[in-house]
Amino acid sequence: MIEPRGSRRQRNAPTISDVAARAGVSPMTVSRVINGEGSVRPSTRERVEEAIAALRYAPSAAARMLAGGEELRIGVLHTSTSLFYFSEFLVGCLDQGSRQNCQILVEQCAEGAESAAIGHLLHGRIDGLLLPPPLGDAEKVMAELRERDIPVVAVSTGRAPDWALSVSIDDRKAAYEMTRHLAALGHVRIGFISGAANQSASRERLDGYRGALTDVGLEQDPALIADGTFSYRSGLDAAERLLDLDAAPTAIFASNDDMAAATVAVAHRRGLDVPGDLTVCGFDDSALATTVWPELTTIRQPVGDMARTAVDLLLREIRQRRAGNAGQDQPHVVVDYQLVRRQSDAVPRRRPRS
Amino acid sequence: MIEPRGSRRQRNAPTISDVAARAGVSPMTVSRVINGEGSVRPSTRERVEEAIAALRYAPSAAARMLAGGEELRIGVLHTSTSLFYFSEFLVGCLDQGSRQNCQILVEQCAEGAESAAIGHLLHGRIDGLLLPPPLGDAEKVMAELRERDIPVVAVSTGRAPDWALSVSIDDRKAAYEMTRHLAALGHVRIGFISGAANQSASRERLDGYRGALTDVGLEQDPALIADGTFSYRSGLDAAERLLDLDAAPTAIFASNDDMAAATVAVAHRRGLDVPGDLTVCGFDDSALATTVWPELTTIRQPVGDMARTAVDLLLREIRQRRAGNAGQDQPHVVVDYQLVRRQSDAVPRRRPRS
DNA sequence: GTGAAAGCGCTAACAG
DNA sequence: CTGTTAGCGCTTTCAC
Repeated sequence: MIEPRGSRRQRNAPTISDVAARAGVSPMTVSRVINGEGSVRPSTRERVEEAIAALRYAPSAAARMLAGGEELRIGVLHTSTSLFYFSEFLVGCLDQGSRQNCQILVEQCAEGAESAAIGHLLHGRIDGLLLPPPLGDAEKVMAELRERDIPVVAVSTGRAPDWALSVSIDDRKAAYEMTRHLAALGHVRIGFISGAANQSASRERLDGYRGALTDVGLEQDPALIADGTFSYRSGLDAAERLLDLDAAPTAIFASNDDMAAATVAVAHRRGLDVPGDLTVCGFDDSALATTVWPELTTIRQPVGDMARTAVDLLLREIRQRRAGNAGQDQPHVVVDYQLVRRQSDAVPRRRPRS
Repeated sequence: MIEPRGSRRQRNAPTISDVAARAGVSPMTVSRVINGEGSVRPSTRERVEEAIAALRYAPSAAARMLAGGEELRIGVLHTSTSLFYFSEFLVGCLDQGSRQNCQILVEQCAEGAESAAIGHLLHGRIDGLLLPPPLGDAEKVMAELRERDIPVVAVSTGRAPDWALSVSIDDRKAAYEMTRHLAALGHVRIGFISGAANQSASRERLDGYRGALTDVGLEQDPALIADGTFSYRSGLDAAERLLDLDAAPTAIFASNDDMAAATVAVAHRRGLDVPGDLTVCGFDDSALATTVWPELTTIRQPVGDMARTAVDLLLREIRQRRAGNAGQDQPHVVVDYQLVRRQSDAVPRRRPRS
């Protein structure tokens, strides 16, 4: 004689069966309604929806995954750099992840320890990987990933390899537009601080700057280009160099906000007013851009949206691979940037540095 | 005659049964090994672990949740402020969340729109809520949460209400220690920039500063205390005020890194060397502290660890409530801070501001 | 258009 | 210390 054991349910949340009972249909029908399948009579659907609302029913993600046989997990690998960028990125990933019912595993890695981190992530049964900068440009990392044949999307990388997916803005065009904006303001000597040499976006931005100068008919003075590495510290040095010039620029366009903020600091230290005596523009629109004073005119990368897009792209790829289909139609998506004007740019003084 | 249907498995990942078969035990034993239960003979455990390694087995989170009857979801509500802090916080939450097999829902909210955000979060079947600053001090938010009787942990709040849980450092003691450090260096006139009046941590830090001055036998000059709001902008103004004083301080202790960075900027603008002419210290050790130059001597809040602790605390509370038990033994946990010395503090000049 | 049965991978409860 | 059984909440497959 076997006594039926009691339910093991611990949560008091309503289940699909509760809804079914209340609506007077089978659980299967409820499932169909939830998933928006067409083959349900409108009147039935309505009854089910009423029941759902009344019970405040929400489907269990765990059960769906299990039953649906689709347990998606994607990894995010990042180095400690650019925390500003990363936070926005992460929020976007999570948001889209929960919407798409997929788990996000975050792995921080030190420089040089990427391989171990990748191993650790893969060990956690990752189905795909998201690479915020600067990892998408790290050749060793990319090579290893390619070897392992795992779907990867490189984000904010100027030039992603063909075999990988990518989401980015048009860095070249954005820098081009900013430079033209500066020229339109009346600036003739426009300084540029470049980014880290090992990131392809740096090159794109420099190209954009150069292209605009050419198109606008402004002189290309190599002295007006100072090398930076994207760090605040490097921005300090680069700005000093630029402002030490005999014919110093009246505007400086830095390849990111950190270096632009550093440029503002240097200008202030020299008693120059920003933007009165010197226009300073950045790139990225990170938290720093609105932290410093004056707030920076910069190029906004919609990092949160890019993250969401990256998640979607990756998920689609994973599903396609599972289904045995070929790759994506559009593996490289380019999203729109925005030039946002704040308080750090202005028309140049009539007699610069009088 | 019913033909048994084939397996519906879609993933090729190994399951607990695969491991069990390979190790020659039952799935239950494997489960015990995975969950670190003691009651398994060492030799058996070893065989199982070998099989796990060989198959590269990783348990399915979905199945565990479902079977364990525990589907935990916790929310993180945040405003747009202090992105620096938030990103570290979030990474900590996620990390612990995946370790504890619980989902994290992040909800951003504008000021004044907290109520809607809470509603949205609760609608997503949240079992508990994490509140990074400054939300833990927002009375309206806390009142609403209390009303709804949902487990809450306030993080980095100086003084959390009794009914809530909290994780924080001892802000008062940290500020006390920093101030004493400055005094020990030989500074006599130590300026202080306070934080936002509506955050309890601000008060704690001010108290710590005052207490140290008293204990060390230094004069309490109200003019040396400038009000700030934690923003960079407010730090700019406060620093100007402090340095305009006839008897200006030789050291300024700002209640957070943003304002300390602003102080450095003001000092530089006035031609003062940091730390040569002016010592500047911050609080938090956010990304900003190591972004600016010189890098800031500051109080390190282990935000990532605090987030992990907060997740654990919340989960424990949720489980206790479900089990119908009383609250936690230790609802308010205080974690250790650290005074980290970098390049922004030094012994005062013999003849200050000569 | 709707329902019944079976099973996703795991663990709680109970038995040995 | 280890195994058996049943069931978590949902969806797939097949039958009507």
